[in-house]
Amino acid sequence: MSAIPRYQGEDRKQLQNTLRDAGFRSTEGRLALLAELKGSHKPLPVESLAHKLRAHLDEANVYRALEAFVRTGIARHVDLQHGHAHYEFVHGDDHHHIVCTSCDKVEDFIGCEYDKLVRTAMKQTKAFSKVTNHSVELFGLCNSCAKA
Amino acid sequence: MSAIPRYQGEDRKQLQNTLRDAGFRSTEGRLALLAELKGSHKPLPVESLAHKLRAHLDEANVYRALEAFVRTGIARHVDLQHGHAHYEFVHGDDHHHIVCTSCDKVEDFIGCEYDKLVRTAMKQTKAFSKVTNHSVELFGLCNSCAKA
DNA sequence: CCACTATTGCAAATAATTCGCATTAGTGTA
DNA sequence: TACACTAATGCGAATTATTTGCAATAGTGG
Repeated sequence: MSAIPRYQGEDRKQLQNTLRDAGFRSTEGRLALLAELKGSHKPLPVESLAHKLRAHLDEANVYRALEAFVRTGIARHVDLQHGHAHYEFVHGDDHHHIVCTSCDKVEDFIGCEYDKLVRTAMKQTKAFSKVTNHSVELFGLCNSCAKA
Repeated sequence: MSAIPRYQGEDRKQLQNTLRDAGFRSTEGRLALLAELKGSHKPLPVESLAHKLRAHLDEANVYRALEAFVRTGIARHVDLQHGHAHYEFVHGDDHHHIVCTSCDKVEDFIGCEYDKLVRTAMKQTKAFSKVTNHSVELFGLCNSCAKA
């Protein structure tokens, strides 16, 4: 009867605080989910999260937790045009993605000039006055796929 | 036994050419689909397209046709974060969308500074050298939802 | 330690999208 | 205009993605 291992990273306390500050309880499941998200350098699909976390959280609850995380700004939904949602931890850096449409390579970049973008858009609409969120993605072929 | 009406807009010939130029046959179904897309000022969900076109094209074939349209650049896939895909006709203007996260209002805006965006991203990656596509969307509350 | 309720597991429902295959209907050519 | 070739279609079923219900479990504050 081996116990389910707890998440043991050195930042366990930090992750717990992140959860509590957002108004959640610090459960093993959400802690593990948050650790996965935070430890990844690219947005992750629900399926892969659910698979890695199967000892901690079942798929339906991965969806529920992710929805909650997005609602409070801990995580962000990303559309990589793969036919299913991807999620990533929100660091403070407002980065965006460049995605290979052939393999699944993803890299980050910064510099979407958000403020300017919002100002530009605001000049053109009468129906909106506040932007809370944005998405910017570039799609192309990575160098290795471009050769093939 | 009333026949299924053909699409009769004055640009029927033009739409036919669009299809043929892209290498497709000019069928009633795809003609009607293209007319719907072209006539809409906002991206449309598959469900609504399939419903409007039910006399011409069933849902599975709406998906097939849209996929083909996207592949050749006639149409574009748009993610409005509504949980299902939206599609729009590709006019030449490289516009983007500002979306109300409460109701489903969508407006267009132009000016994402695409070239600059690509240059910025290219400076930061070694793995990519060509961008074929991009998406830029802003999310917020429209004025009427902001009040409520 | 207790009470309260957020979170979870599990199973089932619903929504979104894709696939298989026999049939139909554009298109180019004779 | 007729014919052959194959893209496009209808329809049903399969798959994949996501949501929901509910009883049981486990954090949290007192």
